Amino acid sequence: MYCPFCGFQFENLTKFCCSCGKDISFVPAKDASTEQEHSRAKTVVQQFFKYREGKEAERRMFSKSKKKSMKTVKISVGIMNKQKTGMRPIRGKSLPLHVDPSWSSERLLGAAIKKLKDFNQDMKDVEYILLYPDGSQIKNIPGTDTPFTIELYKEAVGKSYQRITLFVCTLEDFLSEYVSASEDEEDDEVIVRVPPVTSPLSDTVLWSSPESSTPEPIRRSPSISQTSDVQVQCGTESQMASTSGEHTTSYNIYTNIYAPVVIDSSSSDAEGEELQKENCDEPDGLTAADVISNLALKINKTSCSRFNINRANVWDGAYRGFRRSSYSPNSGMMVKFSDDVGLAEEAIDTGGPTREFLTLLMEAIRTRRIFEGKDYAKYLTFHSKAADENEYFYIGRMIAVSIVHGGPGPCCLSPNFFMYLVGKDKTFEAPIDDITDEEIKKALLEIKNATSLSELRVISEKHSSMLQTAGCYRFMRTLEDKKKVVADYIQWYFIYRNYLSIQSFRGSNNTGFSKRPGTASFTLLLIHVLH
DNA sequence: TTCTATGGGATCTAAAGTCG
DNA sequence: CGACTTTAGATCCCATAGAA
Repeated sequence: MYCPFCGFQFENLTKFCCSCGKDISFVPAKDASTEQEHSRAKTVVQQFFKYREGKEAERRMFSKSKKKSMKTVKISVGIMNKQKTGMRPIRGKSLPLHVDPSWSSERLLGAAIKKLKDFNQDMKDVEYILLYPDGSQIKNIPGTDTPFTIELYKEAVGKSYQRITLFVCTLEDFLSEYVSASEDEEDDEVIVRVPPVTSPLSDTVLWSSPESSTPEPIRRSPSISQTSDVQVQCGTESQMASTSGEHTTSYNIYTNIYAPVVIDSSSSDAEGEELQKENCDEPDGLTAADVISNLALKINKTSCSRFNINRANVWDGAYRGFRRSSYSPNSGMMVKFSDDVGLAEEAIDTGGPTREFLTLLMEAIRTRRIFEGKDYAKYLTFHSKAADENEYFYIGRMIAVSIVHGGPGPCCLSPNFFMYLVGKDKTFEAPIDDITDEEIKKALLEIKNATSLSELRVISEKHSSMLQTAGCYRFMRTLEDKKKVVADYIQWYFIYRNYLSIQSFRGSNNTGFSKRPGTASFTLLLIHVLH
């Protein structure tokens, strides 16, 4: 005899199958008549199918009800505390937590604390805050102004719910971690993971003493219970943006944020007109204003890169700041100036010092060794020391950061060169006059001014080594060839000769800002700001 | 040594798409 | 419109690397 469920063969009829454990009391005895056996077997099969249908229906019912009622997912929550190396998870304290994907950070925090308190008797009865794995407080989706929900966070990090781990830590630990980071004056720049304090009414407020280096609103900002209160009182940039966002365009948000900036008094009027004109020409519908506002909105207000700048050597301080591995172009900037003897200026950066720093930095960049040429028609040139120190890359990055953070551009590059640099012009042209080497300039002028083919050939022969170096020495068939030779040489002189420098400079603009919408549009933006 | 994070494969489920 | 197929997402399990 066989079990109708699992097929296990058994000799003695029992009430339950010894293989699958199911009720088989309905299975007829072996010694029944053939006819009876046949009909009963039929019944058994019918019962089996009935049973299977019932199970199937049950399974479907379960799935449907699960879909409606069990709209929960499982994530992990752990505990962080302050250690020497910063905020670190406590090992062995992570617990799974069933949550609704639409929960906000406040609701999630409540559930996480309850779960952790249930399983950990040593949980203090104090105020906790919710943290991302990097130790920053959970309020918005990182890099955006979108309020946190588990669902959005899951999409942003691209992990499954099961792989998401969030942490709680005591408010005390979080604040002490921030204060110690702020007081760490050994390093010029630290990452501060709380919103920089800004006042909607003033650009610059007094820089408080080291003893009270944490401004009062920052102390309160991580408080969950006071979150909404803080938002009203502090009026951070992002909040300003979000509150005014309902009735303004993103560009208006940007201009509101950075309204006080004066890029270049001599060119700002013309720039505005050009900006408008160019906006209409933007082929993909995305204006430069949109691009810059999009980029500005991507700046992470919850983390700041701090720069200590000596006014006597702005370049040096900036260069060290941008070289740090911890520096991110997407972070906000907090600048603190000091004078020649190292005395700090008593001002907290809420925008004004940053813009002043960026203006001074752009002035410093104009005189760097990687540029050559006239004041407003400079070109990139190769400098081995600068290349060794990756100066091309960092200067490119500084320019991009300056523009996005509301500062000026260097306003010194040749228009032709810049159009080529940003990919607007595929071919490059420049006047011979821009060449700084007097001998080369003289030679090219001789070629250009040749009046006959024979004279051109003689001059070409005379400067053959120079032309061969640039790969444009050729046999002159007509007098018109002189234009081609001059153009080729200029292209080599400004572009191909400095190709690596240009690539490095360009590379900085491509990597400075992550997830930037449209490099082409960004280059258009650069054109606006630099000219 | 233990714990945690992560990658990859297998499996299941729901939603979307296709077809008669 | 219903049956069937395809696809994406979620989950489980195992192996592995790295941190504490």
